[in-house]
Amino acid sequence: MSVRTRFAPSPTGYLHVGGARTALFNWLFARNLGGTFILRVEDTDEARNTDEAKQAIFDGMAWLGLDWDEGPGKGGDYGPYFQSERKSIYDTWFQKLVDAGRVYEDGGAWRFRFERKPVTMNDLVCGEVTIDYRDESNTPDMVVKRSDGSYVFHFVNVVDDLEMKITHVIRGEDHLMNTPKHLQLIEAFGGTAPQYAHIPLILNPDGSKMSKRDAGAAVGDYPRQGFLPGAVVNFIALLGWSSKTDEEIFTMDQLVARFSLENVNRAPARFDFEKCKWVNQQHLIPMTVEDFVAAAKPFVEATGLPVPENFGAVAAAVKDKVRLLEEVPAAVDFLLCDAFTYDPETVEKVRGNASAKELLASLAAAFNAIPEWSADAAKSTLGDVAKSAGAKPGQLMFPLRVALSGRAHGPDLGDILNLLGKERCTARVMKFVVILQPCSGGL
RNA sequence: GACCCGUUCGUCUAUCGGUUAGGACUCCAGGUUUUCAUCCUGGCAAGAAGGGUUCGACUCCCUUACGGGUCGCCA
Repeated sequence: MSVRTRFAPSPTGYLHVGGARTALFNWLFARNLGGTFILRVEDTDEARNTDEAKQAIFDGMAWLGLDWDEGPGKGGDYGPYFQSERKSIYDTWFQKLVDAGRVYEDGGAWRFRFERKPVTMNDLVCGEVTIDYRDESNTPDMVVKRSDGSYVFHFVNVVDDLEMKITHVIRGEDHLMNTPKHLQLIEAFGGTAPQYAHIPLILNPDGSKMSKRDAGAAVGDYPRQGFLPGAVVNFIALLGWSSKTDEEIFTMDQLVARFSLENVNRAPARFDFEKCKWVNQQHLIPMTVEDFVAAAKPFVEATGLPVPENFGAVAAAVKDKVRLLEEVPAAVDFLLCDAFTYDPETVEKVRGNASAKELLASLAAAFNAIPEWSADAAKSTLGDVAKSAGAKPGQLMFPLRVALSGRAHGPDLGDILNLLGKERCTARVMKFVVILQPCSGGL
């Protein structure tokens, strides 16, 4: 029997990382076993559903690379895949409950009568869990059909899982206590229950529940910050799942090959944004220069910085130095225009070097005299200037970096020299000599 | 409050009775790089607490504490 999993979001807000990870685990599980992954939109709450939210789910799934085999836009043998279009199916199943005498009217709504007995589930992650339904105070009979004739989540969710022949339900731990309700319904229908796997929730760094407003919660924010989809998938997979090895950077294909529910743990995980960024960098590094440049370009354009002919070379110079694509503009701005700022602390550091100003002054003159500019020529000139002053070349390289870029960190000095060219380098060194004047006050 | 799940470095985690409790992020130090970063090496840092069971417990059991979840005509 082939595996069938589903992701069943309700379009009432933006797709958040918790939901994305639920979708991911269902997707990985199905792909790992050659099964079928289904997307079903649970849009029964008309008051809260929005088209934007629906689109956010589709967009988010597409961005993450989680394609579905059956569902909206795809079709399938068990449609429709929007619950709002399945009313007649639900009516049929509801009638079974009526015929079996398992529902009774209460204030216009219909309640499902639970069997008063202990219900045990065998969760693939949580193990054997028993809830005692003899305790009615804790488990009142649930409404399955509202007084307005619409059906509630528990009912439609169970009916659809049965109708769609779902074999494995992988969902957030917040549904663990709902499972006995679902099991009771399935039993009343005479159906076969799918296997359940309840995965731990994702928490904020401070341990509180992550909700839509929290940093990092909305999947839609990730592209804008310059995360790669593969990196986000990789990181959220690590929240609650482990390969049981020392490796933690994986491509989609590797995750598919390694995923199993046995390696999902039960404790909730906190979201560590720092590590998420690091994972992103690990995915940025193996990119080709062409891909990186193409990915970085929109971020630079968005800031209004000029994007010259040699932008590819500029972006390539910072390829392995940024964690997010969003960092690229600030990392290359001094290569794209002359109006960049000098970091006061770094300038102060250079000022502390007594001979720096003099050496840079000589260097500016020497640069200007270079007949054929190249990074090598410039470096060799730098070596000569340093040597004639009795200094080591290394002592001049940091001041030169600051003169050219205004900061302590950045691309390789050779790249900077090449990218900037003779005129700009000379001019910037001269300007920086002036900035170094103790009384100039001009930063 | 009742019920359920959980608890290893600050964070993500490995360990399925016997380990100097391992790895990763972060941070710090040193090395490489004539510069920055990468990289390499090293360092800081953990079994919530108390009882059992056992020759031996992070691992099994109980209690307590703490955290999370659920108790809707929301999903």
